[in-house]
Amino acid sequence: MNRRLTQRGRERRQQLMDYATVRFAENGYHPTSVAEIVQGLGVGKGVFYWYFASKEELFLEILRDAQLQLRRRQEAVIADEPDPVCRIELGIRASIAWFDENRDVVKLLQFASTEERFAPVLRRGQDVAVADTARHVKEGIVEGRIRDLDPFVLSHAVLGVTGHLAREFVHEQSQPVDDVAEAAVAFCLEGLLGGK
Amino acid sequence: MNRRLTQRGRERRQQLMDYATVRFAENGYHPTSVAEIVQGLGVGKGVFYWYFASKEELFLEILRDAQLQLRRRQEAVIADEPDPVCRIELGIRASIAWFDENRDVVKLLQFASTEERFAPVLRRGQDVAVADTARHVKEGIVEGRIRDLDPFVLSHAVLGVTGHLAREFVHEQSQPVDDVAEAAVAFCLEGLLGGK
DNA sequence: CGCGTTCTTGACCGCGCGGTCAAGTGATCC
DNA sequence: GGATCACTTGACCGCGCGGTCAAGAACGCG
Repeated sequence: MNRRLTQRGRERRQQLMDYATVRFAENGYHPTSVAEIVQGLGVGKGVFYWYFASKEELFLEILRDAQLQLRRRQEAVIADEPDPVCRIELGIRASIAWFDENRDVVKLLQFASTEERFAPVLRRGQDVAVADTARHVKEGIVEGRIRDLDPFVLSHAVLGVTGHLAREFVHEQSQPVDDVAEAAVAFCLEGLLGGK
Repeated sequence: MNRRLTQRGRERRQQLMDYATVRFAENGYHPTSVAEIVQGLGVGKGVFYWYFASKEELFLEILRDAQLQLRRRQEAVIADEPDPVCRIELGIRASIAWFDENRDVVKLLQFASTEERFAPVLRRGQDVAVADTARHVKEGIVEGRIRDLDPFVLSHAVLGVTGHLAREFVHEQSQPVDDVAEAAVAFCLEGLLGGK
């Protein structure tokens, strides 16, 4: 489905992706039909299949897009911070901010990880994110500032805390993003017992 | 669907739930048809609708069952441990062990949380689990052994770490349960920086 | 304007879904 | 034996799905 698109075309395509994201998040991927999507946009069914080869491909496109965005966001924030521990902290904050601004997409990512068909796409993205974090963790360990445990385990732990707290307190309970980010950072850095 | 069931009937019912769990986990809830389930068991379609009012109700039944099991498991392990921090630790270990033994169900719980229709059932279960952990956390705070942060936030953080590490290292990477549990406990108690 | 390309329409297709039900089978109890 | 109840069968139903396509509209460029 590599069509040459005009500006107008690119906008339609984006419109489809945006609207589908909302419906998928609200209703679930499978229960949302292609007919529903095009009707919601007030266009014919052919429009959908002009821009996407299938419903599945549209979904994959949404997933790829989302992961790219998140990654860019993190890189931008972290770029000129030399201290590894601060990098980790900034990464956590950036992630939670992005989760806040992209609730629908977060839901889709979560769903995708439960279907064999979509999981592989996610894995690549997650592996990259983990490898990134792990790099900073390693530096921190070398500097003797982070506990000498497996960097990948620690990275995943950070990821787990961040994702779960964002979903629970930002999405479900609508608490202030900054407070949640603060709590996530506090827990990741010093756990239940740590700190003075 | 409150039928009076004989022993034979109860076994069939369980058989349906078990097999459906496997198929749902492997294939996804929506993509798995009722026809597929009954064919896999070599029985007629009527059998399914004798025991369950609908595909959705079967799924809800599976979810309820799973949550009940997990809760029982945790309670059994924790019952006669007086120390709150040890209780938290035992809870983490019990959860990871259960996640290990019930991979399929874990997948279903994760999927369920992404569908508006199933999420409510999960929330109740999760709220109970969190409230439980929060009780121990509060005790720990009172004793001055746990940092004075919001107990619910801390509980959710523990939940997030536990779930994520179990999925990643036990389910995906098939690492030894005990090692993963050890890492989860280490991270939850002392975070990235903590330790001596 | 004319012509090629990009985009849009919506009726249509075949399929497989969730769910139904009349008919039948097999235990169990009196 | 026969009545009752628990269970099983599988053909069947209507529907709405993902996807197709012949036809045409709108755009853009010379």
